[in-house]
Amino acid sequence: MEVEGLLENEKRETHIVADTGQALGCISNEVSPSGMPQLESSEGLSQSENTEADTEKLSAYLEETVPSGAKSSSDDHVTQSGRVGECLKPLDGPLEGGSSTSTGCISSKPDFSKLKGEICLDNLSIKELHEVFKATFGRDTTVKDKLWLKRRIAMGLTNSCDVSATTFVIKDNKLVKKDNEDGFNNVNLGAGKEHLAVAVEYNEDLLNNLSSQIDEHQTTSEVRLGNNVVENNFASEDLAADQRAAKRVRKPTKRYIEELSEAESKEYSGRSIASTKSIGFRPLSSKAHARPARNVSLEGRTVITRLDSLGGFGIQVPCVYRIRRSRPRKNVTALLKFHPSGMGMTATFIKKGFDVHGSQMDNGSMNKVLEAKSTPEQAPEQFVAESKKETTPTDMGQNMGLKYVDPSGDTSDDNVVTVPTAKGGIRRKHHRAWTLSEVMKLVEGVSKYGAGRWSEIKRLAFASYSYRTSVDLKDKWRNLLKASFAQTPTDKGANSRKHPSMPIPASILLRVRELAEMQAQASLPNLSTGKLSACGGGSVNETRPGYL
DNA sequence: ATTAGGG
DNA sequence: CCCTAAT
Repeated sequence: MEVEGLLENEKRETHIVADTGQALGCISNEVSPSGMPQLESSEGLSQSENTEADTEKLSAYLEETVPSGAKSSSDDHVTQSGRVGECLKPLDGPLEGGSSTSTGCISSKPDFSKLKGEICLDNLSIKELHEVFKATFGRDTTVKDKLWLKRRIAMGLTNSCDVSATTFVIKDNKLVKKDNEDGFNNVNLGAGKEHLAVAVEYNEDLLNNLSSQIDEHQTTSEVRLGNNVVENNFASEDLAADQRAAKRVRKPTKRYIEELSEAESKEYSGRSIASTKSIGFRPLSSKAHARPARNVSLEGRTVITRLDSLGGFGIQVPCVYRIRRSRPRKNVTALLKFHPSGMGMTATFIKKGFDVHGSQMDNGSMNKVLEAKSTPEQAPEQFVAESKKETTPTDMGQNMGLKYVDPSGDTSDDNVVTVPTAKGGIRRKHHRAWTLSEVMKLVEGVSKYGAGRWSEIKRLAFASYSYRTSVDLKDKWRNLLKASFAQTPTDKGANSRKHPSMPIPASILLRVRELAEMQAQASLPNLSTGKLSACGGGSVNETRPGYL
């Protein structure tokens, strides 16, 4: 009963929500809590959802926001990215700092309780679900979606259980508060998270078929909130932390090590490639074992590239020392040139980069500095392009007609790894996750211009993305094809709970397969008659089967 | 410079 | 994603 009052309070008083945001360290509370009429993007969205779980209003709001967000000026992007930076920074701190406590909490018994919640709920009717809902959250719900109810209740329970160590216990599907005094903050946090996550999720359920547009938003919020929206949204922070750590310390691919050691061995002494290989292997595996204990505080990438750092085994793993065979690194001069003028304008981005990486930079790699400077180089161009382009009609109908703000547009430098080379060469290894919008653009481009005309596609459909070379497009397409064909036949087995990093956009995969088949069919006859049609010399389209 | 493929 | 061979 007390909980009831508490939740009610929490719902009405927005500043408490704001408090939650701070506690989470990620929810932006820059938007005015009350009005939020023309919010720029998902931040405001999250907030609104957090404040009121009024789904109807929400969906309407979404529909309005989407287009307005899409045509937002470059100015918008700037502020947005700035905010992201601020958002990321606090996230990192508390996460790692508090990991010890929360981890303990998690490991205690989340799985069990969640399981219990689901099992119980499965047998209930909608009506009963409603009751449970009311008992759980202290208010009625008009939602008739059974699945949603179950999810939400389950989440409520698990969330509460999340803080149960200090605040709640669960009895007979009801929440019972154990002690309030010192757990107050936790209560709010849990409740807030729950509302927010649920709101977002339900929203997603509702508008799911609005397709990628929404998905995009969903993903965005998800990222910003630290994965709150994921199915098992309890323990999300820790998961995120873990994943991040894992990502950070991910060792270079086996192949790279092999390759590199091979190269080096060739260079130094033409013999015993095999032995070098095996040597290169050993430390790696042992490192992998030793990792978990100590990795957290280290910046993996930087460390990995150093000779001495691999566990102090005395064995030198020749990670990177290798002469660059091609591409003399044209950028360097361009960088220097760009720096003075661009700095002022792009200071925000740089700042973000520095803030995030922060102290890690001090271990002296000049390369890192260079990189940080170099990054914004593409940023302004990007934005300008983005604001003025985007006239592509995309009458493909369905889901692709919508416009969107690409969240990755402002994610300028998240995953750049610099690999210093002995001879002063610097090699950057990018990894940018493909966003839904990018994938969609790619698909659309392929459908328009045909697979294979990557440069065309890049020029026309990917004008705004300065990264993503035509090769990238090709690769991505290849992967998409693989995915689209691999996924469909095995809907059961592959559906197993483990999709940590793959947000399968089913609709897109379908499109991909369609296109693939079309291309295949188009290209086969084309091959047989190819010479003829080529001789005919169609001036415009040539032999390409690119049309729909 | 672009593409296709392999890794 | 990177690298290369082939156009």
